[in-house]
Amino acid sequence: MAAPRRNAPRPDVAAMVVPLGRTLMAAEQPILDAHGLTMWAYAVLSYLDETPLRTQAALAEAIQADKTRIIPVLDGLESRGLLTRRPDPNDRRARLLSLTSEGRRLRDAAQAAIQDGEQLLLGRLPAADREVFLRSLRTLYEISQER
Amino acid sequence: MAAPRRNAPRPDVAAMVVPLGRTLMAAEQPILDAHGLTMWAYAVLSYLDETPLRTQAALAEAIQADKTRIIPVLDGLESRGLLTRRPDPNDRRARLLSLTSEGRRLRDAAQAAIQDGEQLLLGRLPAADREVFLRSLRTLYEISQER
DNA sequence: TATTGTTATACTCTATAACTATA
DNA sequence: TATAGTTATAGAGTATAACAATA
Repeated sequence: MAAPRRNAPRPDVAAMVVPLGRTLMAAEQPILDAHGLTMWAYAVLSYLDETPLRTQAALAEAIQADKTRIIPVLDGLESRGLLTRRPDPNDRRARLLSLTSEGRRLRDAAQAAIQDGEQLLLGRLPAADREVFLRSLRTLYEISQER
Repeated sequence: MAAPRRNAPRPDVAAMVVPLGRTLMAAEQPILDAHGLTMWAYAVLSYLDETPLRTQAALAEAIQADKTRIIPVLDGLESRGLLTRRPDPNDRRARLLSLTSEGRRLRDAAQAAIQDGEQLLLGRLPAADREVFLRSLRTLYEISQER
């Protein structure tokens, strides 16, 4: 991670990806604030869609959060009517999670604003490179999330 | 950040970059351990080269660390003979930092191992895409570090 | 006895503020 | 008085372990 050494032959990929990620997150922050969402709340809304998810543990794993960490997040989102949390009738230990239509609307609005912001950065790349970059990034991201 | 929603049109760039960065850092960890380096220590070694840097504050800013945070890191590296820290004769408040040859050797060894590891991931991309990806990443990284 | 969700607690990491030494 | 470096402390964020409910 961190800045590559001056005159280095090539910086480590991690040393470019991690700071870039930090910058992107910092740019997201005011947008999330404007929508009344924390980063973790946005991560939850971004992962859920109208299909109910069977357990909170599965959600936590999917967004790479500790299961205990998302509980206050879910509490907040539920109390604002952005998602519902109800016991699974077939296994009352588990909680079925689903977004409300209002939750979906908020997520879509936040995501649109965030992607608009990202476009400012991506727009600095030539169109052809941008395509390849996004496709490659998606590939590497998916590989990195395997397991 | 975090995992993109299932069936999302396109995931946010941040939602791919941040988890990818996390995975890369996790992959680096055992390599750093094997070289007796923490992440911050590696960041310091990676940034410094034989040219002395005029202040610790400049180093901290360059690697995006708080100036107070790197002090124990510098203490450790100095006591191991990997860098030297001497008062600037022209302004004895400042400390001139420079890598020792041993520090440079350790940094080079760690960097080679890390880049070998990264190559495993990058190798999954077609060669042409890989070139464009690395070039674009570097561009975006540099833009993101401006200011 | 194992699993889901929850709560309480401890730990790590990071930043803030106060101090020293130089200028 | 301002700046570089340092130290001590407080705060945020995170994980660990113990608990209640259900299977």
